[in-house]
Amino acid sequence: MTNKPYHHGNLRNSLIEAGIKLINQEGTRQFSLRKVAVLCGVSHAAPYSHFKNKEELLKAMQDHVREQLMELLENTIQSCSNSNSPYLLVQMGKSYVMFFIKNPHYFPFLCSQLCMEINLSMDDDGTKNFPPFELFKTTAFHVLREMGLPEDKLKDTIISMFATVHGLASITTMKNVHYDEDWETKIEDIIWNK
Amino acid sequence: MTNKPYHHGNLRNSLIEAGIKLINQEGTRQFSLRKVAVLCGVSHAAPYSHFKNKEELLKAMQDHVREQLMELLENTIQSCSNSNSPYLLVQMGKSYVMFFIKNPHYFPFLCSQLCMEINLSMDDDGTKNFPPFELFKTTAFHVLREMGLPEDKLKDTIISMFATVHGLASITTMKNVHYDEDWETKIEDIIWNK
DNA sequence: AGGCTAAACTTGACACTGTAAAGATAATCA
DNA sequence: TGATTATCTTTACAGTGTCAAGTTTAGCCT
Repeated sequence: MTNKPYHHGNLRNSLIEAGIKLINQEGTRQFSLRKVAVLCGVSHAAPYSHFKNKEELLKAMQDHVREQLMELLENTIQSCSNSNSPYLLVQMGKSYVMFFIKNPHYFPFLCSQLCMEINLSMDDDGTKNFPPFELFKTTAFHVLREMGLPEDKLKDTIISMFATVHGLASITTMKNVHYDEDWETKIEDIIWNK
Repeated sequence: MTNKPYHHGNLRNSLIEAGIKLINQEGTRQFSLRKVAVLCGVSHAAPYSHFKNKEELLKAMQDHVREQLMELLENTIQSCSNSNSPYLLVQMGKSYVMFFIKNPHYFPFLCSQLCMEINLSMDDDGTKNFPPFELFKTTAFHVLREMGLPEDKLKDTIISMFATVHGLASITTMKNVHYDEDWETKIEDIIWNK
């Protein structure tokens, strides 16, 4: 019927989107290059015109998802009236956790120890760092200083706060967890509890 | 030379041990049934005499590693003089994190969202639960009550504490993290910071 | 002791994976 | 227009999980 053109036209982006959709539906484990190719109506080797290998496509997909998360966190900062209040940090934490609760497969996909790089050393050297953590770190530095937290406690406090939020995301995206309660406020309580 | 007997004799356990060694050296991604079979000097289909499929072997391996972690946590409880002190919880947290720092590949392997079941609902129903969390929960309930923490804050506090420790394990087992500092005491500080 | 049964293992096959090489098509640019 | 080059297809191969059928042997029963 529809005479498919030989050239797809927008294959690179299509592969990224189809790949993410696949992760969302079947999880990281079920992901395969050939499935994604089929989803895009293209031969199994076509992806190699746009990505060096499977790993490179996965990285591009992670970039895309990570950017969504970054947008969410930046919006959270924007829409917070008082940018010096500790309330902002709680809101960022809530956004972070809710992002993964809404798409549980994103967590192991985006935060797999294999590829994730995180820099806890607080010095702002040029070391590559997980952007959401970098953003949280910068914001928290500002907020906590304004609150009058002693300088020598800043670093540990920030790591501790991020660990709590990140761990909460890890735990709430597991198998047996059910979201029958009002998680939005629940998460807020748990983070405040610090 | 050495005429291998047709029957391995202890294949089930050998597969589990060889599998764990493989995870430790090459990571979860590189794990394969056939590699483990070769490591045990046995044909590629031999594992199917002892495990229904790959997934079942992985589960048995996880059981084994999880038991190691449980032993460590139980020892930590035993060797703590004052079993009512919040210091005990910090020590448990430290043991938890150090366990994974010493074997980074264990974290994604043992805590992969795919198979891990965790029950945050605090009610002691018969629901399957991640044993290390169950142990931490029980201990923390006791300790925090003794400390006089109000009853309605117990649940959130325990989840928050475990999230911090678990998140810290997640973060410290990532790619770019270097352990040039004295992590043993560092981790202690971060947990105390709560 | 001798033989039967069932467990433990091997062999061979199949479908599915990632990836490389070589060829086909079509868009772009001189 | 014609050549170049990016994009896609086809074919091929090694590695994977899994199953079915055959082989070996341990252990039990009479």
